[in-house]
Amino acid sequence: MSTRGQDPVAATVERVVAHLREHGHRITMPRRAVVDTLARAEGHPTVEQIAADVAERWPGMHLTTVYRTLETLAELGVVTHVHLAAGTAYHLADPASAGAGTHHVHAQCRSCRRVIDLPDGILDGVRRELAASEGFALEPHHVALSGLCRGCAATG
Amino acid sequence: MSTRGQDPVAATVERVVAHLREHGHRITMPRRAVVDTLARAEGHPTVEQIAADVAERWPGMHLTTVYRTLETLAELGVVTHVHLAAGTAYHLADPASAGAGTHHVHAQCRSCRRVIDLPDGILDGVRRELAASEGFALEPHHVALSGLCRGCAATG
DNA sequence: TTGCTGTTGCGAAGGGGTTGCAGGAAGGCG
DNA sequence: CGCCTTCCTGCAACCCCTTCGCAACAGCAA
Repeated sequence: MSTRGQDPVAATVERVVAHLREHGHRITMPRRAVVDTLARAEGHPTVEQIAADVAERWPGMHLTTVYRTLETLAELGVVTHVHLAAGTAYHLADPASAGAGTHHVHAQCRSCRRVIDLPDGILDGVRRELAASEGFALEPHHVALSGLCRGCAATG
Repeated sequence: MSTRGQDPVAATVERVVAHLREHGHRITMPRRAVVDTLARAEGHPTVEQIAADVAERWPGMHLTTVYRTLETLAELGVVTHVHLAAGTAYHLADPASAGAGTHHVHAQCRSCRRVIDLPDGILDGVRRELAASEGFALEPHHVALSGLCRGCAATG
């Protein structure tokens, strides 16, 4: 609660807002709301979860608006998405990489649906192998790997 | 066209039919139709493609039936599916593995949507690594990897 | 051949996401 | 400061894919 570094969420929102403005987009409350929610979010919320979260603080905001806002933010590279076995999850792009595309790799538990982040280089070996043998340019961050997390593997 | 090895498609259909019968399921024309289509299919058709293909030879077959048939075949382990970035693809399980679960790994080109098969062990290293570091039990065959195939990587 | 029971076809409903349109607000400009 | 243009939002209808309920049909065993 000191002066510097105060409220990282607000700082993130301002950063994104500035980015929007620079690219000729208008700053509206719904957009702030979505960015704010993403900045606060832990993990990788789906559109549905984002909308629910937004609705708690800014009631009346329409689901359509969430979709369109995410689309706009994605075009700017501010937001990244991952395809899960069911649905798509969104999260703010790594601030440091600001458009450089330093995403991380994701894995999703098919039982509890939780998403975990993996070190970025974990698929490097496979990527090289695929490039050499198949000429396939793997994009490791676009789709989540599937499996069972520690907890679910133990229980189930 | 000799006596032995004649029409591998028919042979596959008969094998699956026998499997169905063994498990107390009835042999119907729609089921033969779906299996036949899958046996003929190159690649990894979606429900839509399967239905279209079936409709050409057995007009009047309802889409619902395709879904239900695939579901039945999947329960028997005769059919496997992969989640793609958009949609789900079905294919006959590896005959040799007949229920043993020896699936292969898939990768999908995000540009041309083609699916390519990869050697089963290509993710073994990653699987071991994830198991050790995260306790995550990777299931390599359940979701397709994403990237660009040789052709699209060159063109685009 | 007869009868039981699993399957099919159909219509309708459900869920998720997208699109078109008219009103409303952001922000540039006078 | 206030107007005006343009973009954005809210709403509702729509579309696509999948599943469900029900009545009729057809395997297959006896």
